[in-house]
Amino acid sequence: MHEVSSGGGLLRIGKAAERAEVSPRTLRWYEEIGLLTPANHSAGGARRYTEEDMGRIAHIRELQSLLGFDLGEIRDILRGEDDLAGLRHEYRSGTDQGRRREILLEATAINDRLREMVAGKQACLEIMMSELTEKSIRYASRLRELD
Amino acid sequence: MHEVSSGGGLLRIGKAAERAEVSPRTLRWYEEIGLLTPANHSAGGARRYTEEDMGRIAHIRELQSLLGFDLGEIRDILRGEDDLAGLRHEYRSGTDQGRRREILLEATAINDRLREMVAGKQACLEIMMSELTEKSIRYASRLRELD
DNA sequence: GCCAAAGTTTACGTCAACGTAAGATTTCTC
DNA sequence: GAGAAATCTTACGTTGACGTAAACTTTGGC
Repeated sequence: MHEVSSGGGLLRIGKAAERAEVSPRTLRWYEEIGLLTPANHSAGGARRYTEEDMGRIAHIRELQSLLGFDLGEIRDILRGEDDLAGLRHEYRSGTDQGRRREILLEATAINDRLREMVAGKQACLEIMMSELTEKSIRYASRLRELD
Repeated sequence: MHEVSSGGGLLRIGKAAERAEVSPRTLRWYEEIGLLTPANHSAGGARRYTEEDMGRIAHIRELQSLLGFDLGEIRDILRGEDDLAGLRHEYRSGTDQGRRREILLEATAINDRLREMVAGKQACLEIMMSELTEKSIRYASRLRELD
């Protein structure tokens, strides 16, 4: 029961950490603070990570390094997405239209919040980039003047 | 001597911190680790921040929050830029053309490194954004289907 | 010249995000 | 089935970036 056997494609913590370029300790830490509970455990209690888990790790890393969220904020974001997954299930099992609309609207709201954050970062980076480019142009023209 | 008097437009640490939206402790910390030495001190030893200092603080904050550098990396980056400022002085005092070219090339190199980092972040953010947008479109079309 | 407000140094406290060490278990290989 | 390698839990250590408290000095307005 419960796919425990000889790890059908599942990764043990060592390989999972290696592939995600983090330490095993980091994965245990994510679990401890409720960020990532590996879907599977061996009979003896060893963690087994699915491909979905690996995607989640990548997602966490992205939110952390690209957007600068701390792990608490990331937990909240993922909770939102997890709730959505639950709702998605409810959605599929064909509830009434009103409920479906509700679910979709909430999903859209969560998505929009993230998009705004990304857009904000992008705007800042564009300003920064244009300043750097301006400098670069000045340097280049100075160099041309030297001939 | 040395513009110490009644603070000609210079900011004391409280106002400087307020304007930069950081704490006084943070400014002292920056000084302690060699990130920002205020250009001026009062006779009694109080820090006075110039407008240039304020710009530097903003720059530090940008590198920290936008690009995710830690203060050690930022110190190195600023050191590079400071060296450049020195070179700029040497540049202005009219050395030979070969030296000028050297200086400009180094400036360009430093600038390019930063631009690459910013471009890297931008690329990642664009991917992220397109994923989010894709999701958003799916949600929207689902919503339309409900009518 | 006085006094409250702001600043100074020195030093210990804190919080997140892990690192690291120890000792007991499990798993894999042969 | 035996031993090495990987994992487990538990728990204390570390690092960066400040926060905070204490005791003392400067500064600026009256």
